[in-house]
Amino acid sequence: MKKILDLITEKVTAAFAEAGYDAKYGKVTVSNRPDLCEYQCNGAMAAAKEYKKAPFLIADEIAAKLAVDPVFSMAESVKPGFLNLKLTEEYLADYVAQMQADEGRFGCEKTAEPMTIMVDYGGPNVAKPLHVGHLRSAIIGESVKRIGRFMGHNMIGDVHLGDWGLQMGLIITELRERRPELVYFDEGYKGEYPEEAPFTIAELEEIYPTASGKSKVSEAFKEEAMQATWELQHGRRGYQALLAHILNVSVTDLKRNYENLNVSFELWKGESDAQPYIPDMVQKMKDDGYAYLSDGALVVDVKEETDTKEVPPCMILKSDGASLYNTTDLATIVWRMKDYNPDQIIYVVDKRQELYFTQVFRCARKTGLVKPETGLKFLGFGTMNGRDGKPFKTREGGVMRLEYLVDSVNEEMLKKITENQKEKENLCIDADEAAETARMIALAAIKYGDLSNQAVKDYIFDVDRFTSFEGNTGPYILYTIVRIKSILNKFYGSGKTADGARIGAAHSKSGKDLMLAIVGFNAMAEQAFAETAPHKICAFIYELANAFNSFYHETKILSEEDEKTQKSYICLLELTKSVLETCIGLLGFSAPERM
RNA sequence: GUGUUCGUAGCUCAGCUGGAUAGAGCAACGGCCUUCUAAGCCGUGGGUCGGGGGUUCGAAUCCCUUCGAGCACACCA
Repeated sequence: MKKILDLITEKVTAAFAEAGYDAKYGKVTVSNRPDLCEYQCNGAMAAAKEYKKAPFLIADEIAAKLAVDPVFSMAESVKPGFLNLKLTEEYLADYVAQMQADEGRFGCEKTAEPMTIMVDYGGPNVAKPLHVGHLRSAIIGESVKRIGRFMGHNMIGDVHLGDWGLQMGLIITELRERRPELVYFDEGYKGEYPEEAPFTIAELEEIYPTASGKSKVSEAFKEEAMQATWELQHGRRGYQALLAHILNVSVTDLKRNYENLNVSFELWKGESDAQPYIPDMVQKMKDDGYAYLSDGALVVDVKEETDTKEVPPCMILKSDGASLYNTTDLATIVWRMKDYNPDQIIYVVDKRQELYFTQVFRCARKTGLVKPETGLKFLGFGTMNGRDGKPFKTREGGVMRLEYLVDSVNEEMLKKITENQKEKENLCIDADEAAETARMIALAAIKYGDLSNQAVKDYIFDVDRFTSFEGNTGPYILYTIVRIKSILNKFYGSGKTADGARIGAAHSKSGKDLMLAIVGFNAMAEQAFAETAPHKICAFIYELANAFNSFYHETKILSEEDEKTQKSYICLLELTKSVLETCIGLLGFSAPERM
C-alpha cells in the first residue's frame, strides 16, 4: 500500500506541474499546526524565488486546483504561502479500512530487496552474571532485529559471547586449587569425561571473581592461569572438557535471563569460534602487504584523507605475537562472511567503542574481509545512568545484577496491581495471573523507558519514575491496549459480531484524529528501520495511544445504538489494538489481558 | 592537547533533511468516576531553545565563534 503522504504528495505535485511549476515543490508533510490543518505543503515559498512570484499567488493557484479534488475537504493557501490541507472523512476512512484489510501489515509493504543482516548484540561474558551494562545492548539489539524482520529482511542475531582469554584459565586454575582430585586435572586420563558439570552456575559466578582477585595479588597464581589458558588453547583434553562445562552451564543461565527479557538469539557464537580463522587471516594480511610491524606490533594503517583527526592504525597482533580483541573481531567478520555472507552487520555496542570500531571496519574493508558493498554499521548506545547522572550503581557502589534490577521492578508492579485490584471489584485476578501480569508490565516499563530515548544518548534510569507509569511510559501503552481488549471482550461476549463490517467515516474530531494517527504507521515503520531508530516507534504509539484515549473518553461504544456505527467503532478498535500490539512486538514486549 | 557527542520548561526528554504561536511527561494548580478499567480524560501556569555572530523571505534546526559538560585517543576488552 502506498503511504498516505505519498498519495497526497502525488496530488500536490501534479497540481504544481499543471500550473507550470517544478513538481519538486509539491512535497507534503504532516502538519505542524494541527489546529490549522492535517497536512501541509511549503513548496510555494521555495518556488517563489525560482519563479520570481509572490509565494501566496503560487499557493493560491495550487489551492484552487486541489480544492476541486474530492480527496480534500479543505485546500487553502495562507499568509506567506503555506498550503494547508485536510482530508475528507470518507477518503481517510477508506484508507484506514484498507489498512485493516491488509492483515498483519497495516499498509506497510515488505522490502522488495530482502537483505541478510546480522545483528551483534548482547555481548555477555561466560561465568559472569549479566549486569545493567548489558541491558541496553539486549533491548536495543532485539528491537532492531525485530524491526528489520518486520520489514522483510533476514535478520540474524548473534550474542557474541565473551568466552576467550585469561578468564577461562583463571577459572580452571581456581577450580584445580579447590578440587585437584577431579579427573579433568589428571593428564593421564584417557576415558570419557562426566556429562555433569562439576559446578553450578552459582559456584561458577563465585569462582571467577575470586580467581580474578587472586591473580591481582599473586603473581604466581596469574602465571598458573596464563599457563592453563595456553594449555587450554593448545588442546589439553581435560581443560577443553571443562571449558565445555563452563560454556554449557553459563549459556543455560544466560538463556534463562535473556528469556526473562524477551530477548533471544539465533546464534550463540563466541569469541572462541573466531580463533580458528585467525592464522590464515593474519597471514593473508601480511602477504597482501597490508600488515606491517610498528613498535613490534603487527598493524594495518586505516587513516583516510578526509579524517579530521588522527586515526591510529588497527592493531592485529601485540608485540609478543598474541592476538587481541581486534584480532577476534576481525576473524569474527571472516566467519560471518563465510557462513552467512551478510549484506550488513550491525554492532549494538556501547558508544565509547566508536573509534575502535571505525578502525576495525576500515581494516576489514581495506584488507578485503568484506565485499565493498557490505555494510558495517556501528549502533552505539549511551550509558545508563542513575538518578545522580552518573553510571548506574547499587547503593554500595558496585555493578547491579540485571536480575536484581528486573526483580525490583517486578515487585513494584505486583504491589501496584494488588492495590489496583482492591479498587475494582470486577477484576478478579488470581495470584498467578497477577505475578505474570506484573512481569509483563515491568518489562514494558524497562524496555519502553530505554527505547523511547534515542539510543546514542545517555539516559537516566530512575526506578521511581518507571514504576510510577503515568504519561509517556510502557505501562500507559499497555493500559491503553487493555482498555481496548476489555471493550472488545464485552462486545463479543454479548454475542454480537462485527463480521463484514468496515470502518466508516469519522463522526467526531477525536475519531478522525485517531484515524490520522493510525495512517502514519507504514511511513513510521520504514523510517524506524532506515534509521535503526526504535524510539520513533515509541513516539508513534504514544501519540496513537493519546489519540485513542481521547476518542475513548468521548465515545460510548458499547451503548452506541446505531448498529452500523457501532460495528465501525469495533473495527476501528480492532485496528488500533492490532497496530499497537504490532508496535510493542517490534519493541520486544507484549500486553496482558487485563491489569 | 586533538577529535567527538551534547547543552531546549524546576526535573526527564521529543522536535534538528530550515517554515506559521518551540512540544510531551513528571512536579505545581483547577475540573471530570451511579455510565466501556481514573494506570485515564480536560484545563492553567511555567522557555532570551547555553552566549555571540553569520547565511536566509524565515533558524531550536545550517555555518563560524565562544563558554560549559560527557566520552574517546594502538599492545585492555
